[in-house]
Amino acid sequence: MTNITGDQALVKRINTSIILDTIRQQAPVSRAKVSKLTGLNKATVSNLVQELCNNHLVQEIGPGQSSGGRKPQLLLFNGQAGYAVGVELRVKQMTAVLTDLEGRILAEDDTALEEHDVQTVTSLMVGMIHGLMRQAPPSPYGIIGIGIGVPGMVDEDGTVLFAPNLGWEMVPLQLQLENELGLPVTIDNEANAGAQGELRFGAGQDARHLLYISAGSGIGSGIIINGELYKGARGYAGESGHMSIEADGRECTCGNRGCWELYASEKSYDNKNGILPSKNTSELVHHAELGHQETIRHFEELGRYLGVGITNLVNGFNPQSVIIGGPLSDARPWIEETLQQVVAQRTLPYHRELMEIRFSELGSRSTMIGAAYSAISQFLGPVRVSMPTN
Amino acid sequence: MTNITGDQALVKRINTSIILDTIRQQAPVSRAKVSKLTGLNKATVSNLVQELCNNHLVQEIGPGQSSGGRKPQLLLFNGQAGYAVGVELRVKQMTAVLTDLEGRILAEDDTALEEHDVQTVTSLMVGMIHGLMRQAPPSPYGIIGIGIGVPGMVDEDGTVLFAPNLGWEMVPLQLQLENELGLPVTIDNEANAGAQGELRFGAGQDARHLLYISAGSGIGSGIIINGELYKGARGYAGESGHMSIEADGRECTCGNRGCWELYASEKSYDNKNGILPSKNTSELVHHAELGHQETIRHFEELGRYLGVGITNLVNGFNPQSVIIGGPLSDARPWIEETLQQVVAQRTLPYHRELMEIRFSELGSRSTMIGAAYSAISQFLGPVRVSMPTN
DNA sequence: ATAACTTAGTTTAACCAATAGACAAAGTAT
DNA sequence: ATACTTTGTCTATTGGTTAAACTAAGTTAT
Repeated sequence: MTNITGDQALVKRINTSIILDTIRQQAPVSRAKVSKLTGLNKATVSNLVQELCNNHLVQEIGPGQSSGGRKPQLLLFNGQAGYAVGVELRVKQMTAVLTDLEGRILAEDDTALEEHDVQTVTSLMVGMIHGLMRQAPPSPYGIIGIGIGVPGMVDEDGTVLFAPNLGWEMVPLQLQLENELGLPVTIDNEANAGAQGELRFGAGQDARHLLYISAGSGIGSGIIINGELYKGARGYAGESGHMSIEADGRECTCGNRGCWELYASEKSYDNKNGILPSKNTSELVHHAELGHQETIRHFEELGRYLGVGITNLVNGFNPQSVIIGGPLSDARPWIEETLQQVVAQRTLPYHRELMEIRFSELGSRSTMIGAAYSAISQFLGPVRVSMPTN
Repeated sequence: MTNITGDQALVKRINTSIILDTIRQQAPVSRAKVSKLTGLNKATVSNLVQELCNNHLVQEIGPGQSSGGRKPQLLLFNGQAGYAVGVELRVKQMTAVLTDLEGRILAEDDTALEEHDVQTVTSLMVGMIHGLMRQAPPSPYGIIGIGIGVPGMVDEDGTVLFAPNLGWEMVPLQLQLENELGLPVTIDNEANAGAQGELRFGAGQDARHLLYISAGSGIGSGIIINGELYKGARGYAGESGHMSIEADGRECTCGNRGCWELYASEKSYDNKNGILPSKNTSELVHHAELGHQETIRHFEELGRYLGVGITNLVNGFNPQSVIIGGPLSDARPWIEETLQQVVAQRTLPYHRELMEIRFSELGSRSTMIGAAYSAISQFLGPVRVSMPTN
């Protein structure tokens, strides 16, 4: 219960954060306009912008158009003040990006994964990270941190509690990587990182409450509430794939029955032995492109089940938008129609208003970019003040 | 995007709020201990406590035990500085309480409802409120506000958008009552108010992330995240009763199929024509007490379905505790065992750890008390500062 | 071209909340 | 009686925001 107390340093952090956010979102923008947008005094803005410039986080790029008086000096957020590395650990592959502070990708790398023992994976990972770090241009802050997205549950300390597809249990990944790299490391669940990626740099940039559905070998969800990732009491929120949509349906390995991901993820391929020509989504997409009827029918059914689960989440959460990502989003042409139909039919009318279902804009990169953003976010240190109205 | 900016007034509000919360929770407590608990300087605590005393929100109740030095002057939150009225509007009944600022009930009133037209209901409500207001003892602030819990969806402006069981649509209840009463009025969904009641004064007082399930004629849920009610993008979050647990199950009036509340609320009685001796929960409870086998079997099945839905919510939300309230909680002796069994079997193991399922402590009063708390909360004006770590 | 007006950004002095540290008050332990 | 503890207040200082005056640099009307 150690609350943050108020003092002048906190005030300064809050206002600096507000100003930096405003410049990031409205750039290019003048001090005067920042003052009007934020309600902060012109002098306050001038002083804090001065400091941000000294810290290389903001740059003046010269005068803009006059609107009947002195020309404004335009400000930009300096996305090149430092760089971050974002990694996505998948079952058969590991991918990573080098990004600037605005999430722009400068370099990319990937490698196949055959073994999953912790030692092999982490040393491979450290190698990739070092490789990307070397490609970062010179900058005031250099590499500011590393973010990792993993297919499993992660607790607050960055320990991977359980990642069934990797066979991992209780792996203190953050601690280990921080020791080896000497840099701040953040570990996130794959869907949570993806949600962050789409929220900040993809399809969800205007949403306060957002649901990201990552459909692949299972289904995970990332829940954004009030512009921030909701992690739950112990960090395990978002295991929506194990929501039962058939109370007495098939048994799932998790102990539940009729889990959503048995019907609406790649796990659904397992029941179609002999009917489907493959158990691999990209191969199936290829078959669908060639007009293979059974495959197309299966994707449509999968879209219907996706819609059933999304309806449940929308009715409970009332998000502003739902973003669908993960490998299965490649099958969009065949799943989208039934999905949208089911949601339109089944969702409560008031929830449907102003709610949008979109597909990922960052595609297969959303998790990496979101992981990088976790590191960036920690570096920039956001502060928010809320005055609940209830 | 009008953010709250930082200045000294904000600092003072934050610290005052922290101190008042500390006194409320730890009372009786000395200034010195508040200083230690909060990390605030002794002088700061002294000054702000002085102001709180002047505002009648805190009282000094004399010296406590010495622990080897000067005796501490003990402080109490003055729950009698003002009073609030909380109302629960049900389909066949309206109930209301007069509470002090600590949620203690001073007076209670209820009346049967036969008609549901807005005029009749509001004038009846205003009458009840006035009756309770007259019973409030003299106090520095008098009646500080009114809270109402209604069985339907409410938007941010306190307009009841849709309350099917009352036949209401787009009723600007808050506006209307504020005009008639000349006092601040807050309107909340019944389950949301219940969640607040249990969180502040009932079974959920130590939880940051909490799920309140109100099971009665339907199922509603109240979602508490970070100690605050989550209302969703437009205020409609928590319609969990319309989560499908049978993808191709019975049609629901909402447009969905297999909705949870068809199986786990009083709506389940409708499919048991001729088997159940009644369609009224309190009568059925009576039959069960007398050993009526069909009724007992039905409650057990209902408990099982409650467990199925709760499992879904727990897997997605990872709350610290789940609290079950509403009329159906009267059937606890027959539903609890199957419910707990199902949840224990089906929930993901990590979610289950440290998670508790409890029944309402405030019983049929949780909504009223929670509604009153909404008014109290607005009066005391909480402020929270968060520094997300992601 | 010149005066009047606008807009951008800085400087100045005032204000005010938190803080450290000294201090007063009131107890206990030896 | 003396030394020590703990509680709470007082005082001077620090450091942030702010309003208002001011400087800088443009546009518009006559």
